[in-house]
Amino acid sequence: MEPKISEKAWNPELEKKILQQWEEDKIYDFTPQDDNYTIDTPPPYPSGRPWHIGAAAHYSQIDMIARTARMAGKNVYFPIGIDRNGLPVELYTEKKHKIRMRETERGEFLNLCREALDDLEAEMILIMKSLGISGDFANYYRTDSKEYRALTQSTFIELWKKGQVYLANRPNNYDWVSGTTIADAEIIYEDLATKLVYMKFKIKDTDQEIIIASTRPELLCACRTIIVNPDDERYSKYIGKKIIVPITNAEVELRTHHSAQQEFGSGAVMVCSYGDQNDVSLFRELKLEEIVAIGLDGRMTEVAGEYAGLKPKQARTKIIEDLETEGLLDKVEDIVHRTPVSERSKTPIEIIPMEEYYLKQKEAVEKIKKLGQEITFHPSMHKQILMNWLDSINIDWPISRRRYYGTEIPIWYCKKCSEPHVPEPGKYYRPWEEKCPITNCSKCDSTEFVGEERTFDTWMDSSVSPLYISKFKRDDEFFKKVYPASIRPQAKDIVRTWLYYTLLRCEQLTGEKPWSEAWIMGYGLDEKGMKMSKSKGNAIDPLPVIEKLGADTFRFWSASEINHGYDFRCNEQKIESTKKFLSKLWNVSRFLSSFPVIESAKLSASDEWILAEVDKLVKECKKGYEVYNFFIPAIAIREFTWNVFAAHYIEMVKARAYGIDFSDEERDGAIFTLHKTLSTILKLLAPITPFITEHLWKELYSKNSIHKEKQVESENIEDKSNVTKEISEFNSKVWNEKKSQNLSLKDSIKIEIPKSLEPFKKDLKSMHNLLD
RNA sequence: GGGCUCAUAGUCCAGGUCGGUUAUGACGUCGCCCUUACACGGCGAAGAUCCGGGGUUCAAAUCCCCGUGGGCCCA
Repeated sequence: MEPKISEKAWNPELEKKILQQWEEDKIYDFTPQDDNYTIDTPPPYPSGRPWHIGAAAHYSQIDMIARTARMAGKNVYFPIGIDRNGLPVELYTEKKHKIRMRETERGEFLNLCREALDDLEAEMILIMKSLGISGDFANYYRTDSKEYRALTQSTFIELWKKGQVYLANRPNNYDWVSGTTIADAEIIYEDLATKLVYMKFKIKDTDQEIIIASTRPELLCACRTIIVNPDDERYSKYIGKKIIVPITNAEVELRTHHSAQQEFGSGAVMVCSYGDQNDVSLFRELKLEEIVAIGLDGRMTEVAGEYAGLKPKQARTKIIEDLETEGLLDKVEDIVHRTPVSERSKTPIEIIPMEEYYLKQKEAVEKIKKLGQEITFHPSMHKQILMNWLDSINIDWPISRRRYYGTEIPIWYCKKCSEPHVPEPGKYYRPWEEKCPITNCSKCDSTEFVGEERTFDTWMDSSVSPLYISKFKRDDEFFKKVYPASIRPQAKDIVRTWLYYTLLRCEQLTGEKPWSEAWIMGYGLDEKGMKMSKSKGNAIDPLPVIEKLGADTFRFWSASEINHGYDFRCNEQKIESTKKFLSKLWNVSRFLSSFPVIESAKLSASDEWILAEVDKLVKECKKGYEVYNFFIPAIAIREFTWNVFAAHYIEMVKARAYGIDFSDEERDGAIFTLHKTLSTILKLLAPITPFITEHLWKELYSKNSIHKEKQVESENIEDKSNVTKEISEFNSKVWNEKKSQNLSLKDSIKIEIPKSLEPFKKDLKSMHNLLD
């Protein structure tokens, strides 16, 4: 009997053909019905956000969600998008062409960015496709398309009209390298080496002095007060006294405030506009008048006197020298300081008062909390990330950015009276180069306007993804059918940004939650357990791995190694060793391909036993698939296929299946059961390894795709795992006995079969060549 | 400083809700074996004071408390 499958091992090259077939047959096409399963797929950012092996694993798993849902009988809408707005591509373009954004004509710069994105996007699509992602590539969207940006702008205009947007001059986080304001969510903290400078401040009309330690001596010119802790007895005699600021000789008052820590430095703290967030709140609380010491160019302003024009770091060095010369320097310590830096440019941020647009969010916190409670999180523990973030929100969301490659803020200002005007929603506007669509100023009737030059924070775009994919305001019928979406899969690190902002915006615009489930994945870590990222240089490129080992191997690794929601370590060798399981599956199938597929048969005890084990496996897999945790089915299927089905059952029934010394009826029972078991394994595995299961399915069972099949349901067969244990113990006993007697496995031996295994006697005898 | 989370063989990981055999499986290592699906295999072996300390209990990897260390997030 020749096996129908002749090749000895799974060849990943076959994946390309299968992919092509899927595309030709359009098997993943979506037509909206009354009930749909919509996935709010994260649109990856080409180049900027890390697109490494962890991300590839992430998208593989998102695809498993889609396939699981499809096999559960759902009508799955799995859109694919590419996120193309934002700073990373601007930095990339500046570097690639050795140009500066602000010194390049805006239109030209945007074109260069677009070209760069096109290249990077092509590679990204290639990776996603070769991973076997079953998304809607034919209609993939871009967040910088006219349609998408028109949506971002329309939603802004709507919120503007509702009074949710306002302009305010506030201390802002400013990234002077990128030349833009950034949101709190875009700040990360890094331990940086710096100098803690102890300075001598004279007390007015006395010859006494106090020591004040600061990491920002260059802000002396912006110092407005000195605070000490009310419990700090060292300074109680100076409270209310005037203190002379060194270098500037300005006079400030010494007062008490609980935020001054007695242990830090000398216990006395200078409050300047603005050294850190604490300064900001103190200025507000004590109603101090701010002094702008650092300008938008990241350099000291004229208030810094002779230090004007220097960068803060240069000014700091010079001031330390000058303090020393004038004998006002006590000492300098080298310390490591937790410094807020821009997540994108990695430079320490400055806090500078600027006029920016804000979207109201503070008053929405309670509503969003409630909405969050209604959403099922997988795993549930990650809901806490959202709740913690909601608790820490204390300012509105600054949404304007002084950048080019983003969605333009659709506002024109009257040249005469500066009144802002927003156009009608529905179109994509570019105020920096287009004429104002409004003819007369509503306030002064003037006809001349000037366009806003700023763009939106990219989360303004990303946060409407559920609205874009559901064709909000573009196709009402479609929208009604697919919104709210079913699930938002995403990574853990952007819960406080993407997930939160989406909740906020969709609630503001639709009054509804954007999805009913959120599926949160952990980070890809390197072999040492550190978070993988491009900037750290520890990222592994997924493409060579996939090309070498095939997508299924990679996907099975991702399912079997990543317990859902937890961080996972990536190791190339580990991925490679996963391939063995696919080989095993292949060879089991190859063996079975020697036998015809039988519709029904009379079953023997062994057959009933393995089918009970199969049923147990079906139940176990269902447990995992129900919560989209692929770790559970992957481990269970591997364990069953390898260590139960192949190791024991197949060995037991091999002779029977060949019909050697067995009746036709007995033979058919074995063949039927072998195929029933394998076809079940293939279906259970289909969402995880779609290629090999498709290939084997078509070779053995059907002309039609396995991905059109419904998932196997449990038949509620009684658990027989105690039999499994006895069988494997008996088999081990025989193997060990033969070994100790130096017998070959095919040699005959005399070993008593235990009473409990009596029903399996004939199979066991033929398996081990047992003598009576 | 606060929060989330983790700690089990050389490596990765299961078990933990609901305490109870000999602590699961994989990778790796070492031995033996070509046995008509598979040497990308089979069989077997070695390898774990379940992070430390205390408590509850007849019984703790599991529950409680206190530490220590890692990762991530926030201030």
